Amino acid sequence: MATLAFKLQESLFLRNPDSTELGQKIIKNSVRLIDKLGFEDFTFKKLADEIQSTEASVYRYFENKHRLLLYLIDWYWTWLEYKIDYATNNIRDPKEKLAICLKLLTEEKKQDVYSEVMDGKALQRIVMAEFEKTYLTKQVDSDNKDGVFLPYKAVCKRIAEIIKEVNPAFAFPSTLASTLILSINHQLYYAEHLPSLTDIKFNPQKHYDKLFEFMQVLTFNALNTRYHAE
Amino acid sequence: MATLAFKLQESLFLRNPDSTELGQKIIKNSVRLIDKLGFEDFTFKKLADEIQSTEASVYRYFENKHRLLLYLIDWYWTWLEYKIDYATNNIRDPKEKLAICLKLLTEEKKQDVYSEVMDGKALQRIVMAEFEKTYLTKQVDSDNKDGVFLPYKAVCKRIAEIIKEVNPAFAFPSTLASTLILSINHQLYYAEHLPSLTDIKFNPQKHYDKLFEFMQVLTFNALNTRYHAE
DNA sequence: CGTTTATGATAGCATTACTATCATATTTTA
DNA sequence: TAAAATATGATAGTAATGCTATCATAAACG
Repeated sequence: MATLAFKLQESLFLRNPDSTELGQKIIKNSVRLIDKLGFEDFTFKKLADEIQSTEASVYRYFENKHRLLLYLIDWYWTWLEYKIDYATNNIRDPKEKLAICLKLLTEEKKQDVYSEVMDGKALQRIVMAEFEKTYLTKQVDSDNKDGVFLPYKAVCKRIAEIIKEVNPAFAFPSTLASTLILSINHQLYYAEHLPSLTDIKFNPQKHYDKLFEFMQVLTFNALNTRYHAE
Repeated sequence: MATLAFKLQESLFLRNPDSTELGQKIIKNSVRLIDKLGFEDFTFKKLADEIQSTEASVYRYFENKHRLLLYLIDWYWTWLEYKIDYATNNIRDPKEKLAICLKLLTEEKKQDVYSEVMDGKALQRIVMAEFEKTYLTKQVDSDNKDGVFLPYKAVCKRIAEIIKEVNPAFAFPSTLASTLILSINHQLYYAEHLPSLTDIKFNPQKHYDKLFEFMQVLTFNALNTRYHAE
């Protein structure tokens, strides 16, 4: 078993979906269904029907659909942190590290080797459209105590640390990091659905690069420096 | 009647809440209740009980709770645009205009003269916690056709235009404007609930100013310029 | 080989998100 | 001022949602 590749917080689930076939079907198909229906219209009933199982069986894995969404979102940020670690591992120049982070954050995600179960592109769309719904709730404080936001915080922290390396005098490394990630998650959604809110034109061939360009300008200007790859 | 002060899109409601006593009670108490319960747990039944009316009566004003939330959010952005217009009206220096916008966006909202019905502080909290839920849905395109996002777009456009005045060569005025607003709406929520995501400490005496400071740094650096009020 | 464990099948229940109908009170207007 | 239009309340009903509980059975495990 264990084809989901990352070990996530125990508090996210009742039974580890990574450990069984049904669990993996739940994950794989919840990604498909949430991407298709949106989180509001997604239900355990619909998911159960889709995988020829029952509502009761799904409830044995996740307390509710909110926790299931958190599982997917946490998977995404854990994956991203892994990619950042891997790609910046032996880079010394902090500016280059920061540029690599921005690249990884803004680029189109692919079906990765890390998991046969997870559809990277669909997961990226889910993060764009649903991530903020995980913490903009009245249970945010109790969820936070359960540690369900740790993977996202880890990515922010990692980027904030690189920002500090680039400019130790900068007073807002974490604020800048979370602002960048937030904006990255929204701009392409705007490009597609609310185009007047952004200068980035919807164009899957080019918009990832445009987004990267904006983030570089914003970041390196905020830090009173430049970065140009050779 | 007409104590809600702003005329909003007809498409938002079935019956104009501004035109009747019950309508105004609906608005006033939905602000209170959504602020208290969060949008997910808010229902027309609970609202109706609160104002000693019936579910059916509330449904005569709004198609569903999503449209009611849009009404509140649109009210907020219309209010903000009005304040921006008023405050930048006879300012010539575009940098100063931009700084004024950032101030208005980041400052604590007060109970305004513009309406006896609307609680400005509660509304600001609702915008922080619920605004993104209005457009991160599968109906975003049809909602957008109904014009329900126009007030928000107007604020973005207005700020983007001032950005263009400050630096006509800047390639991302709208992207910057929407990024700023997005971040402004989130940072104080982070300060309160997910403090590791920001350098701004939760402190209602100071955090509005800290937020303003960050936004100024980010904005004027992005535009390769500075601004210092005299 | 017996026992734990996972799943399925089914039932049930309170709440949500509406829609519909009818009575009555109030306002408008002819 | 009477008739008509409109607003609200009262009540009922319905499909879907978000669960919880129970029991049977099949598979895995020791």
